[in-house]
Amino acid sequence: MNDRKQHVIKMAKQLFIDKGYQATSIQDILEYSGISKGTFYNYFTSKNELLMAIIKSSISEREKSRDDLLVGQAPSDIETFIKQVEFQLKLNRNTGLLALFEEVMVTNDADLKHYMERNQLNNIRWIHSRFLELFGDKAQPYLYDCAIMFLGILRENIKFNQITNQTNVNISRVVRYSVKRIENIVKDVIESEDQLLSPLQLEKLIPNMNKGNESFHKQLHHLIFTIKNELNQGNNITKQMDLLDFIEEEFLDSKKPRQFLIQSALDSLKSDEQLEINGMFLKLERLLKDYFFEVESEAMKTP
Amino acid sequence: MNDRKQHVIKMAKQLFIDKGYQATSIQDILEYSGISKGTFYNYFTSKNELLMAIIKSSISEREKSRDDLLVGQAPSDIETFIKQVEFQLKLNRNTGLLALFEEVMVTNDADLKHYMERNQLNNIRWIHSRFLELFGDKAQPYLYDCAIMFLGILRENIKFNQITNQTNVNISRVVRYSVKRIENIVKDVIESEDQLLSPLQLEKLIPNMNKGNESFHKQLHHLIFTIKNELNQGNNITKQMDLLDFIEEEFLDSKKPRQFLIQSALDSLKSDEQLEINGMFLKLERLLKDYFFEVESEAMKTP
DNA sequence: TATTAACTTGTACACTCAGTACAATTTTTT
DNA sequence: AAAAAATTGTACTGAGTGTACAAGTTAATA
Repeated sequence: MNDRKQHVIKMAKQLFIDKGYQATSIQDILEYSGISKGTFYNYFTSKNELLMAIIKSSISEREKSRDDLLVGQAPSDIETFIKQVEFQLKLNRNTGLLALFEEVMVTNDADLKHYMERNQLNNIRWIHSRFLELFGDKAQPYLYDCAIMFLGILRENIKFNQITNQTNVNISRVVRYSVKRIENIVKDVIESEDQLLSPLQLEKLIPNMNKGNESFHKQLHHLIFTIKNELNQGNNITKQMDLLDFIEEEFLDSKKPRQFLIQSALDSLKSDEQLEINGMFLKLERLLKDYFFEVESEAMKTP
Repeated sequence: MNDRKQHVIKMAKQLFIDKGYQATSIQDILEYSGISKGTFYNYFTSKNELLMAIIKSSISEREKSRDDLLVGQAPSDIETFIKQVEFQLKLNRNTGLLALFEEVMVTNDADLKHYMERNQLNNIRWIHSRFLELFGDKAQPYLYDCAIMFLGILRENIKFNQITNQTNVNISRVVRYSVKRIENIVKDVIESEDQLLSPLQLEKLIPNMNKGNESFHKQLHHLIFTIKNELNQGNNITKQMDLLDFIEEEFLDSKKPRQFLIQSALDSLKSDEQLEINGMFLKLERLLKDYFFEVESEAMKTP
C-alpha cells in the first residue's frame, strides 16, 4: 500500500481516537494529514471506508501480537491467558481505541455493522479456543457460554472501574478478578450441566479461518447453482450465466482469486434486479466479502 | 405538559426506534407528527433535548412498573427478581428501545453522556439493593461487584442469543440462566473474600434519591463557600457574590427551588471566566443539574 | 531528455442536515 | 372584540459529505 495513504490512515486514526469518529470532519483529516480533498477521495471512497481500513489494521495488529505472546508458552497455563487478555486491553486503552470501537459498534452503516459483528464473534472464538486449552474437553459443551460471559464480566468490570477511579484503572487486577470468577462459573456449569447456547449454533456463525476450506466452496457452488436455476426462468440470461460461471471457476482454479474481477462481475450482476428477488444475490455478495475478509486478515498476520 | 408536545414526543420516539437517532432528521419528525419547524423549536431547543425527554420518560416509566412488580411480594424471593428483570428486558426489546439506548450511550454530547452514565449507575444501584435483599448482609461487601457482573453476563448473553437465533430470543431462559450463574458467583466471592470495587467508592458516585437530603445541602454549601473564597482574591465580585448567595438561599428556603432562576443565575456566573479556573463552576453546575434531575424523576414516578 | 502516464491539487458545486429569525396567520384567553 | 399566545411557513446561515474536473506536479519510460 501507498506510503502516503498509510500516512493518512495514521493521522486519521489519531484524530478519530482523540475526537471521535462523528466529531472528526473530513476537512480536519485533510488539514491534519496535509492532503487535498481530491486525493482523499482517490484513496477512499468515503469516510466510512477509511474507518474500516483503520479498524481492520488495528484489529489484525492486536490479534497478531496477542497470538505472538503464546509461542513458547504452555497453552494450558492460565497465567499466559491472563497476560494475553491484559495485553490486548492495554493496547486498546492506551491508544484510546476502545471508545472508538464502541462508537463504531452502533453505526448505521450496514457493512460496518456486519464487520464489527464478525469481529465480535471472532473474539468469542478466540476466548473459546483458549478456554478449551485451559479447561479441557470435559468443559467443552459449555465453553461458548463461558466465553460470552467472560467477555461480559470483563467489559462491565472495566467500565465501572473506569467510572469510579477515572484515572489509572488497574487492568491487571480486573483481569485476574474476572478470570477467577469465570473459573468458578466453568465448574458450576459443568456440575449443573447447564447450557444456554449450543456450540453448533454458534459455530455456524463463526467465521472459519481455514483458507481454501471445503465448506466455502460447497456454499459457493450451492449458491451459484441455485441462482442459475432461478435465472433459467427468465430470458436474456447468457451474460449472467457466464458471469456466474466465471466467478465459480475463478475460485476453483486460482489460489489467489482476483478480487477486482470478482467485484466487477458482482457489480454487473447487481444491475440485474431479478437476482434480488429472493435475496440470492445479497447472500452471494456477503459470502464473497467474507471470503476476502478472511484472506486479507490472514495475509496481515503473516508478514 | 402540553398535549401536542406529548404527541410529538411519542411520534419522535417511534421514529428513533424504527430508524435510529442519527438517521432520523428533524424534517422526518415534523412530517410524521404534523407540526412546523417553528413549533418544534418552541418545544425543544434541539434534537438532543427531545431525545433526552424521550429517554427520561421511558426510563422512569420502566422503573415505575418494575418497582410496582415488587409490591405484595417477598423481596427475598428470587422469582420476583427474575420477573422484574424479565419484565424490564421485554419492555425494552418489544419497543426496540434497547438499540436506541445503545446508540445514545456513545454520543458525543457531554450532557447526554453524563445522563446515561448516571442512569447506568442507577441500574447498578437497583440490582445491588435487590441483591442485598436476596443474598443478605453477609454478602454485602461484594454485592456491587456482583451487580456489575450480573449486568455484564445478562447483556452479553442476550446479545449473542440475538445474534444466533435472530428472532424470538427466549428472554426468560436467558435471565434464569444468568441468575443461576450470579448466585454461584456470590457464593464464590463470599468464600474467597475477593472484592474488586469497595462499596464506598461506588456509593460516592451513585445518585442519592432522598429528596431534601442532607448531603446535597452540605455539598452545595461547601462548594459555594469555596467559590466565594476563590473570588475574594479578585475584584468586581459583588454581583457574583450576590448570585451565589441567592442560589444557596433558594435551595435552603424553598421546597421547590425555581429552576429557571437558578439557571439564569448560573448563566450569569458562567459569563465570568474566573470561576472556570479551578473547575469550580463546572462542579456547581453539575451538582445542581443532578439535583433537578432527581426531583424531576421522582415527580414522574408519583403521578 | 522529452513525452507520457499517473498522481495530486484546488476549487466550485450539489445536496443534506441542524438550527435561527421573523413576519404572517390562527387559536385561545380575557 | 381586543389582546395574547401559539403556530405556521419560509428563507437563511453554516457545517458537513461527497462529486467533477481542469490545471498542475511528479514519476516512469522510451
